[in-house]
Amino acid sequence: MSTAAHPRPIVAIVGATASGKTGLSLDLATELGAEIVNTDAMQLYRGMDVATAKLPPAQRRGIAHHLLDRLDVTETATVADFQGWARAEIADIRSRGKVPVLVGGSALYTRAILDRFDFPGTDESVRRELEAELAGAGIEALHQRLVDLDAEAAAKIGPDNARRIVRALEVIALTGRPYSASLPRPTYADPHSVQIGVDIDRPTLDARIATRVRQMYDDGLIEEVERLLDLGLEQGQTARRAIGCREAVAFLRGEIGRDEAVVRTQAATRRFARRQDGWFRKDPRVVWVRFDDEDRVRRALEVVRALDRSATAEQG
RNA sequence: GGCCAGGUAGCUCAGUUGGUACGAGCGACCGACUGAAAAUCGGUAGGUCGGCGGUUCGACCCCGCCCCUGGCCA
Repeated sequence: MSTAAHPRPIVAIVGATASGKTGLSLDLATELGAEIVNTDAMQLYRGMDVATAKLPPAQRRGIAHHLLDRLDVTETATVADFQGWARAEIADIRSRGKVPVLVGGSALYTRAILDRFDFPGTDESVRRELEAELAGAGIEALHQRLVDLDAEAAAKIGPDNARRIVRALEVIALTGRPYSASLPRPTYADPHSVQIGVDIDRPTLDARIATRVRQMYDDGLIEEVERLLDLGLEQGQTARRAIGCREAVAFLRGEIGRDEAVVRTQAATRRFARRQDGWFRKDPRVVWVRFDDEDRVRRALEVVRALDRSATAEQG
């Protein structure tokens, strides 16, 4: 089955935004001779650099970075597409005998890659119909339908979550089977995987977020968003929802002042960081390393090597 | 110095013609989460209603004085 004596591990660096994932990933990749795979939904977008704190090429230390700048701002990002791209990318990196290091803050994307995770299909016309119904008949009608078809999913999703009600009905229409509204227990698709979480306390994280956001505005976030608007940002479905873009657009429309835009972006980023943290915290497989631990790179390396050893032991 | 408006949850504000604050949005905290996930949705905790006195059976709402904020006039 496995041809290599030492199957290359898959390493994922997870954690909240601004926790220091990027720095750790570069150090770790240097030590491992690894290549980096982005797992951040918004960094997929070309031209969205300041807004996503994308690492400039000059700072990549010559390490290959994959899955950045893959979409135009008008295109819709989807987890299922991403799963396919990322898995192909990872297979390719490993086939060259190198270690893929996944870095990014999109928890669902990370899980879709690492875990056994199959998405039921999607269908444009079915979805369009549902969206139209939502706009016409209203959410109560759709929810009622879900109650009739799949009471369990309806109860779990709740009567006000239009997004997920639509998706549940779409899946039922497509598969003819009930929609599982619950996440499966996490299981690595490839057992030679590890997740290293960057652990940081909230006051420090909040301070870093405040600084980073201010810096983003100073670094030309507004101008970047102006450019993206010319490229059709508003016509897209996902890119426009990026934190920073929303606020910059509101500013450009004259709805809020610059200071207000900064404050709102900071608040939204903080909330986002909380949600990210929640995802990773509840995954017992994550090995945490303190953001300010002087030995964090060595500790992370140790985690990876322990996995290599156990893999070798399994074979011997 | 005078006049006007205002001081109610961390923030922005509703509100009771005197009878225990129905508060709301945002934030905070907790949680859900399978093709928009930096999305979407749920729950919880916060208030001696600017201060002191008075009227009243009873005041956050009435009266007086004081403090603070904003505006106008001198």
